[in-house]
Amino acid sequence: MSFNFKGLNEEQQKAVQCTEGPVLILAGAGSGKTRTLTHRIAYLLLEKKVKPSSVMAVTFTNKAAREMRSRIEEILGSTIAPLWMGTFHSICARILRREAEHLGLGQNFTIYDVDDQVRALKKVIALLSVPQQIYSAKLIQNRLSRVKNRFLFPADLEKMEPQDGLDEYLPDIYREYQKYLMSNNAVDFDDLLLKPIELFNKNEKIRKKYADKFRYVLVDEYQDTNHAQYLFIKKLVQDHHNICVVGDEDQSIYGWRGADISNILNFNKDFPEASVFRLEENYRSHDNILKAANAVVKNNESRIGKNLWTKLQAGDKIRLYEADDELDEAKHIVEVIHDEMFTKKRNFRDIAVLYRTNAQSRVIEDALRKNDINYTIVGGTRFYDRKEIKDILAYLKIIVNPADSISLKRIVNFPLRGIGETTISKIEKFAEIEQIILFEALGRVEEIASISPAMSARVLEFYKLIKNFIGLSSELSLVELVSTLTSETGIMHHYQTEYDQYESESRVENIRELFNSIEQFTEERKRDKQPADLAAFLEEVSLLTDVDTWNQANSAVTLMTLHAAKGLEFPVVYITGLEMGLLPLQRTMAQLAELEEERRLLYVGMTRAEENLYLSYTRQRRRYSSSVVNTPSLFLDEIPSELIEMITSGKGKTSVGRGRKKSRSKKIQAYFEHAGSQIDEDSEFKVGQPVYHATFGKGKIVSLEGRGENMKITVYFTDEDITKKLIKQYANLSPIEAT
DNA sequence: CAGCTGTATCTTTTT
DNA sequence: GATACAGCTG
Repeated sequence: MSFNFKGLNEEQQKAVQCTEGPVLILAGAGSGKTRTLTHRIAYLLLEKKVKPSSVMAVTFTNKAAREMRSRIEEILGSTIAPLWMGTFHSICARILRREAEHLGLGQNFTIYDVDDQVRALKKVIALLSVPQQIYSAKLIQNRLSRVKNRFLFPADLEKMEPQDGLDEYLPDIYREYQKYLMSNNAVDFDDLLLKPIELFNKNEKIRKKYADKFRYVLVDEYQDTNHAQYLFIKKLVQDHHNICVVGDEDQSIYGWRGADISNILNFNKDFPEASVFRLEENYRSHDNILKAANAVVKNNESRIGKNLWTKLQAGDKIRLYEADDELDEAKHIVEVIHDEMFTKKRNFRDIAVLYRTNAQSRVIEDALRKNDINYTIVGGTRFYDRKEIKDILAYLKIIVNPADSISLKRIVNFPLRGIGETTISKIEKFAEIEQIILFEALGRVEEIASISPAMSARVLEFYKLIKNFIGLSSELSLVELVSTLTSETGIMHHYQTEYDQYESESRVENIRELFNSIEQFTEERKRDKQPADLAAFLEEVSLLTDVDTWNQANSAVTLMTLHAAKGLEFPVVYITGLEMGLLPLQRTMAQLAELEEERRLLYVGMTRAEENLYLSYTRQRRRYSSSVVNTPSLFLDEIPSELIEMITSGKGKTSVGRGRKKSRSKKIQAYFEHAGSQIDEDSEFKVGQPVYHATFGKGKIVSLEGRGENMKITVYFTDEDITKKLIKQYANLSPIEAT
C-alpha cells in the first residue's frame, strides 16, 4: 500500500517526502502547516519505517502537541506513544528528569514559575544588599531571564561592559540565585532549556545518546524560538542534519520574550544544503480578509516576503467600527454576536474576540455577561495561578521535594498557625549555620535557644504534619492524597469560613475543580500507561498554559489576547482597540523593530478569521484611572479602503465619520513619507550628528528617512555596539556636541 | 504575631 | 481599580 497524499497540494507533498537533511518550510498563515507536519511524520513512520522513538517534534503549545499526536495516530491507525512531542519546556523537563543526577539535581526537582523566581530573587538581593528601591525583584527577574535565554552565564556577563547600574550587580545576583535554586533542588523556566544544553556541552556521551536517539527532529513555529532553544536543537542535529523547521517570519510575535527572528531568517546560513519549501496557498480566509492582512504586513521591512493567495471567494468586507469609548465598543461586540448568531446562524464557538492587553477583557466580559452570552476567557490569571490552588500546590511541592523552601515559606503559616516572620527567619539562620535545608531545620527547632518551647511545639506540629504526608504520598492515590490534605491542613475549612459567601463559594469550587483535574490527569496517564505520580502531575501543571486547557468545542465565545490566538482559527474574529498607543502599544512605537512586531501581531489576529472580520477602535478609552483620547491605529490606514466597510453607531455618525477620515489619511501620509522624499533641511538631525538616547546611550546618526515628526532615524550606538532604527516623534533623541 | 489601613504600582504580550 | 506591601496597632 502506498502513502496516501490525498488533500495535500504539490508543494506540501514535496515537503512531506523530503525526509533527509535540513528542511525549511516557510508556511504562511492558514496554508495547511499542521497538515503538512502531521503527514510528514506519518510518512516517516509508514514509508521510511522510522521508529516513533527516533522522532522528536517540538510544538509551541501542549495543546498543539496533543492534537498533532492524535491526528497522526488517526492516519496510522496505531498509537505512537514513544514519539516525543511537546513544547521545548516539556521536552527539556523530560530530559532533565532523566539526567538530573549528572547536574547535581535530585530527580524530584521543583520547577519555579515567575512568582517563585521573584521570591527567590528577593532573598538573594537582600543578601547582596542590592538597592531594592531602584532595582525591583521583578525587574531583575526580567533582565535575568533575557540573559539566560541568550545562554549567557555569570562569567560571560563579567566579560561584558556594564550598560547600567543593574549590570554591575547582575553577575553576582545571577550566581547567588542559581546557588539558591540548587539548594532548593529547583530550576526555573529558563533552566529547563539551559541545563540540558549545559549537560550536552560538558558530557559528549550523553549528547551523543540523545542525538543518536532522535534521528529526526521537527520544530514548529520556528520563528518564535530563542537562542537557547536554537542551541538545544543544534546540539541534537549536528551529526545527522535531519532537521525540519516550519515557520512564518510574519507571525513572529515573541521578540520581547527573547525569540530571535534571525533563527528562521538565517536557517540557510546554518544549513547551506537545506531544501526550502514555500506554502503560500491559504485555505482558511476569504479573499478580502487575506488581501487586507497582506496589505498590512507588507509594510514590514524585516521579512523574507511571500505572496499568500487563496482560491476562496472574496467574501464580506472587513467591518470597521468607531466606538465612543470602551463601553460602546463592548456594546457593539454584543450586537455583532447577536447578528452573527441570528442572521448567519452561527454558534457561540464560532466567534473570537481578540485584544492587545488582558486588561481590555473586563469591560467586554461585563457586557457579554449582562446579555447572557456564554464566553470563555483564555489567559489572564491561569487557573493554576489562583491563590487557593497555588497554596495547595505548594503543599504538594514540599511533599515531593522537601528542599523547596520557597513553597515551604508560602504555607508554613497558612492556614494561620501562629508561626510568624520572625520565627521563620530564626530557623532560616539556623539552617544556614547547620548547612541543612529549611525543612530539616523545622524538625530541629528545639535546638534554637531564642525560640520559646510553645512556639517550638507549633513548628514541630507542622513538621510532623508534612512528614506524615510524605509517608502517605506513596500509599494513597493522588486524589485521595490531595483531598486528605485539604481537609487535614484546614485549607478547606479556611476557605469555607473565612470569606464572604460569594468568594467562599468560588474558591471552594476552584478547589473541587482541582480535584477534577487531578482525576482527569490520573485517567489520561493510565490510558497512556505512564505513572500518575505527584511529581508528574506537578510538572504538567507548571508547564501548562491557558490555551492548553481551552476547549473550542464548548459553546461559548472565546476572549483572548492576540498572542494567545496564534495557531487558532475562527469563522468570525473581532479585534478590538486598534488605536495608537494600544495597538501598536505606546512603548513599542519608537523603535521600528518593535513597531513591526506589533504589526505582525495584528496580522496574526486578522489571519485567524475565516469568513468575517471585525475591527474597532475607540475615540476615548479609560486607561488606569483617567480617560485618554485616541487616534486610530496607523495600521488601519494600511488596509485598502475598498476592503473596508465603515460602521458607525446610531448617534452623530456622519460628522464623526467625515472628520476622522481626513485626519487619518493625513497622519498616515506623514508617517510613511518614504526614502524618496526630500530630506528635511531644517531638522536638527543630520547624518553624522552625534546624539544621546536615555536607554542606548551615545550614538551617531547613520541615515534618515522621511521628514518631520515621523522621520525614521537610524542610529549606531557606540556603547552598545548596535544599530537601531528609531521614529523621531517617540524616540526622545537629543543632539549632543561632537566629542 | 495578626489584622488593619493607606499607598504605590501596575498594564504588553507568556513558557 | 485591583492588589501587594509596608507600617502601625492591639
